[in-house]
Amino acid sequence: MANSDDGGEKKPLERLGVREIAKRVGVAPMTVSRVLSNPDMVAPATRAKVLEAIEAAGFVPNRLASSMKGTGRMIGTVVPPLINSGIAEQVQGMSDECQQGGYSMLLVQGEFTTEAEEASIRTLLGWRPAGMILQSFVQSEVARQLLVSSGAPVVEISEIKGRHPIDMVVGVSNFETAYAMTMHLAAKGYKRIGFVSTPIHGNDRLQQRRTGYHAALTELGIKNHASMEVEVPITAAGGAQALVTLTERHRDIDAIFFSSDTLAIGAVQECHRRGWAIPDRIGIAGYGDMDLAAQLYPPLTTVKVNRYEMGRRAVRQLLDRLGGKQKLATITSLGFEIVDRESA
Amino acid sequence: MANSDDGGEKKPLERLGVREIAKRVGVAPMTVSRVLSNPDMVAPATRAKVLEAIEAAGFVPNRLASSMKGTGRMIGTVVPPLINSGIAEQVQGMSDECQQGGYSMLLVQGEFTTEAEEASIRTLLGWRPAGMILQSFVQSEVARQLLVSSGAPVVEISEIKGRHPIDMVVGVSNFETAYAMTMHLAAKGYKRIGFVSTPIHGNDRLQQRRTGYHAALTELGIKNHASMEVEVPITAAGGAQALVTLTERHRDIDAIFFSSDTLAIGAVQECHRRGWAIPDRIGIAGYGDMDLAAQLYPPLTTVKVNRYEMGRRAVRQLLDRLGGKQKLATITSLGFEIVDRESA
DNA sequence: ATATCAAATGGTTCCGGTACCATTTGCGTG
DNA sequence: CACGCAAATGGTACCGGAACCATTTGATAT
Repeated sequence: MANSDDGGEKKPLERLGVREIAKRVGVAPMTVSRVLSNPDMVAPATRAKVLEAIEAAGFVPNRLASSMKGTGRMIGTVVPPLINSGIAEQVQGMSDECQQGGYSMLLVQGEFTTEAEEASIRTLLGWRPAGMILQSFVQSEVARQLLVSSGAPVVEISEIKGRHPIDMVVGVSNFETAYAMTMHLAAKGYKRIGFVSTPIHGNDRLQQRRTGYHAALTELGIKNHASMEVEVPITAAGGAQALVTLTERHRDIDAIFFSSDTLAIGAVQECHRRGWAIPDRIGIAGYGDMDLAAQLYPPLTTVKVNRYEMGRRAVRQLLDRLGGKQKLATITSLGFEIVDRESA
Repeated sequence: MANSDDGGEKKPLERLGVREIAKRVGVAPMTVSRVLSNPDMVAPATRAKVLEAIEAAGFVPNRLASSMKGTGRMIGTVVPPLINSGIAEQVQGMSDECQQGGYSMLLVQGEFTTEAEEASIRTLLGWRPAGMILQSFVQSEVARQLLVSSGAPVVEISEIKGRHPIDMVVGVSNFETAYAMTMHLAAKGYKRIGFVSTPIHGNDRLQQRRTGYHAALTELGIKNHASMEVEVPITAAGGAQALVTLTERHRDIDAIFFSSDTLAIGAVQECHRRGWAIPDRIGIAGYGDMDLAAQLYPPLTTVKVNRYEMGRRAVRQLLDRLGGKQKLATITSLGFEIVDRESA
């Protein structure tokens, strides 16, 4: 019985395909393929035999081949560094939803330069993904062209009010969130509200947030002063620095709205170092509702955007389109929440 | 000139291949392929013409086809949820190194059950990656078999002392880190040191950390007491709870070693709520050196493991093997650092 | 019993880059 | 001038799942 092809022989994965399985069961390759993707088209008895052979052989269908025929189940995504903010949560949401939908996720890191952006898109397109999700996307014209001509559906996760989206968009209105927080602070009695953000230039989100802050002040009958605003690097140390700068400029500032929790947390630590009471000496508000915002002392008042949900929704949007459920280039605005804690 | 094939015509990406480019330039498909992967084998003049045509047509080579011929440049990875701890950093490191090496990264979320683990591995293998990186891997026998028979190199990121690795391993010795921190606390004068971790069962890392803590106590001539240890969920609230539990059990506890910064931070917040001075009333040490550990008040003494570097090294290991530079099943141990701040 | 039709299954070809081997070109040397 | 040799290039088959169409089977209707 040496070397007999007994139907259960283990071959290395490389030599195993639908043809081999088919031969062992005594059916056509096509039948095996159907068991994999349209099981209902195969008679239960046949299906059982095929599945058994697949199991016995340890056969793992080659998804590359499927993809080449346009039935691939991969979605590609370009995201900013995972280290900051809620990007990790968002990726988690995307990943979970992908997995639930039976898709795999190819992750490419995006940079903020035009060339890097183009390179990322090219890398993605090289794998002919069924769909793509782009985050913090600058939209160079070449990249744009490339994406459109690929014919694959695209979801951009970004500021809702961004210019001419490529296809679908999922995001929040940063204008509204910042407007709402500013009004919230005013409602709590603060009169002199500063604004701190990371560098705004070229960043839709931050522009919208500042605009929302301005709009709220104007509506409150408060004049905007550039000296009430600072830009610092996105670190806790930056937040601490901003607190110092603003309070030295204006001793009567009674609240500061930070465009990121990381900054706000840095500022809170700085207050501790100085022995300033929060919120009595100064009110602190953040943006993002990081895990730690709630555990901080005092707990941080902040804007909560559910990044995890944003990731999920982006993928859902894509899968709905791929499943034919949704034909239109939708724009989905997710809600947000002002989390009122004790820091302001 | 209507419908003329002028050599610069834009077709949808789906219809463009090496054959089409070859036709436009007037060379064989093989020559185009060579320009893409072995440019040196093609005469400079020919190469230039081909590149020009590629540029003009917006041709993006199909990597799926390359992969099918075994020359693919994709690495697959299974990682735990990105939301906790330093996983995000690690993924960042892997991603950066992949991109630098010209590889793409397929990201699959792993769960801790045997079935989910197997499913993740199957998903990965379906894409026939050139190599794989596995994190927090339980190693069910089936999954193991699957991986070995795939023939692709595998790097596990895990506790160094884990049982029978599949292939290569990158990680730190959790025993040594915990041992070192415990000795460090003792050297600072603490006599009664508690230990708090997330659930240990089935987790190599945490087991090793506890064992390291025990070894240090024994060496110090201190008897281990189970009542000096608690397990809590991996949240800041869990850390706060653990602090309460331990100090109620033993009023004379003077330091607690938390197996995660998240826990330690929760405990620090709890101390603030109770008005306990750190480190006078109690010393707090963490593990991980999260971004916030340094900004906390007081700054957190902790164990720093460079997760970003771990991710990079894992990929490097893989690419070295793929490039034929390294044939052996290496085990790489990364160093660590006791970051001595003010909380203990 | 025979026509009708749906369900089940088979045969073939294609997707696109590349390994393998064959062929051509160009140049230096005896 | 013929030969040898290397560089450059071409032709073809292949990886493996799936679309497409053809064919067979079995059950129901008339």
